[in-house]
Amino acid sequence: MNKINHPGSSSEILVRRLSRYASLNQSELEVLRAIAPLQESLAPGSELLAEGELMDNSRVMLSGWACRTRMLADGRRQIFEFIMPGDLYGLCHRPQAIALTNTVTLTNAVIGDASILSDAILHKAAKYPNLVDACYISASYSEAWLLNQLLRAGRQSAYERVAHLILELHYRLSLVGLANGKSFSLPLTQEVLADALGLSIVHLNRTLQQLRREGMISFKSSVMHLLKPEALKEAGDFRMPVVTAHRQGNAEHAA
Amino acid sequence: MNKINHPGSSSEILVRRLSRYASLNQSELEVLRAIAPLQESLAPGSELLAEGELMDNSRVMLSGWACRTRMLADGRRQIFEFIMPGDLYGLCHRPQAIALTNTVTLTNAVIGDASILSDAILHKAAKYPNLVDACYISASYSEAWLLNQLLRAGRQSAYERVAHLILELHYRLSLVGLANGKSFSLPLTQEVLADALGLSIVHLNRTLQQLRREGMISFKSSVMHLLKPEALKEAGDFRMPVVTAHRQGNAEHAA
DNA sequence: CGTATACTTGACCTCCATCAACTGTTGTGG
DNA sequence: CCACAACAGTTGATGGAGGTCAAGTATACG
Repeated sequence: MNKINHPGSSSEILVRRLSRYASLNQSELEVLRAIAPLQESLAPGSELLAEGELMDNSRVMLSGWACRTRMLADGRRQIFEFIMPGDLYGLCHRPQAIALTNTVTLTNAVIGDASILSDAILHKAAKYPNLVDACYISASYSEAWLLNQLLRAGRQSAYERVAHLILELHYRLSLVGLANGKSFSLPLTQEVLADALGLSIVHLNRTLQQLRREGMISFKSSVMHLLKPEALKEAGDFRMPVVTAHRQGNAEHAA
Repeated sequence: MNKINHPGSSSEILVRRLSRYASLNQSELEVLRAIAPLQESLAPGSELLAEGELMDNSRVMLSGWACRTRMLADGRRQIFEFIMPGDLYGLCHRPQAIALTNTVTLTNAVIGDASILSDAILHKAAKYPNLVDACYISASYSEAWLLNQLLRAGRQSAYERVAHLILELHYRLSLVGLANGKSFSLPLTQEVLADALGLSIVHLNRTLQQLRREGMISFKSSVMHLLKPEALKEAGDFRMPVVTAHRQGNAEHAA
């Protein structure tokens, strides 16, 4: 069923992503293309990084989804951030940094070893200026998604949150070319979506039903379709983040 | 009333803070001590940085409080992060970065121009290694506070949120020596606290009442007192963040 | 003093959580 | 190829946490 794993497990996705942020030269592209998958494929629920663990090597998500998460003592879980194909994680600009959250796969996932990349930007920054730029811009986007999460959880209703998140995911996927126009593959369970949005599973389900009933979305067998993108944008008060003054990544955001 | 402004408007607070994170040498201390207040004092509600604005110079909060915030179209406001004395803001490790949130003062505030510092760590990193370290650790803490905000808003009850936030603020202030044992100055209105916690003013008020009734805290004329820190910690499920493998800043956290 | 702002309290109601049962849907092994 | 777990999604009933509206009381400030 999961077609994601098929053509997508190469580092091309990273190339596509970082090229959005800065125009990379030949030697920079070579660095990215040297990134290889670490192993066949990880099962859902695999721990990529544990809270409290030293972050001593950086990785790329080549295919599949993961998330950064933390649990309360009684088992309630908050998902902080989704990690999707093309996303970097575990890359910190300082030695001895410790992971503040757990990072766990949500689907089958192929991980790439990005230590070549982190090496390049941390120790050979002068040689790879655009790569450095692109990685920083990537980090800025991460912060933007985190802020969006907080805005949703803190100040939006369930209905608004869901609309807002759907648009954000669509936008992020379109940045790496993983959105087909107004639809995209969203291989997450409702439980996961609920934990990201700070809602109960039941109420998330009802909210999705409502959006379907109103003809805003269709969401079946892991494919999300935006039927009324403009109305969704209105309902969720979604705005695309602007993180840098130069070369904004313009996603294919048709009306 | 606000004693904060009196002895505290020098860059000593930054020295105290960054020294927690790394042991600074003489020339590094000199950099910090060269930081001077920008102007007399800003009034509450002054905009320090606007969303969408280029972040071209870094600043330090020398005295007073500010916050990073964003508003929804209909006026609902979410406060993402508090900026308290000794905190850096507007410092980004890349040129052309754009602010993702508004930054606004919440009290009278004295700001220091930290461009000497950002210059040192961005362009003369080799000469100021511990300063670089300390600033990165500082940034890691910022992320930790942001994650805490999200955990609270997403998965905790009002009662838990308030307890958790109070402990976090106490911890942060004790890191810069602004906590007197179990009490600290908290010059924020309930509206501000509510906007940070994703609660209504009325409900925040009732929750504070409850904590008072139970003898957990006292909070009067901007002074917060932790009467039962252990019980609060239990109620809010608060844990101190661990962001680096070396030289953790150990706050004076007596039982 | 008087006015604006912050805080407090009561009444009411709604949004969302919880509990529980039921219905697909996947995937596995007989 | 079917049986049956195991899991994901759906639906109903119910209650409670927290929002909203409104009015009141402190507190600060000019």
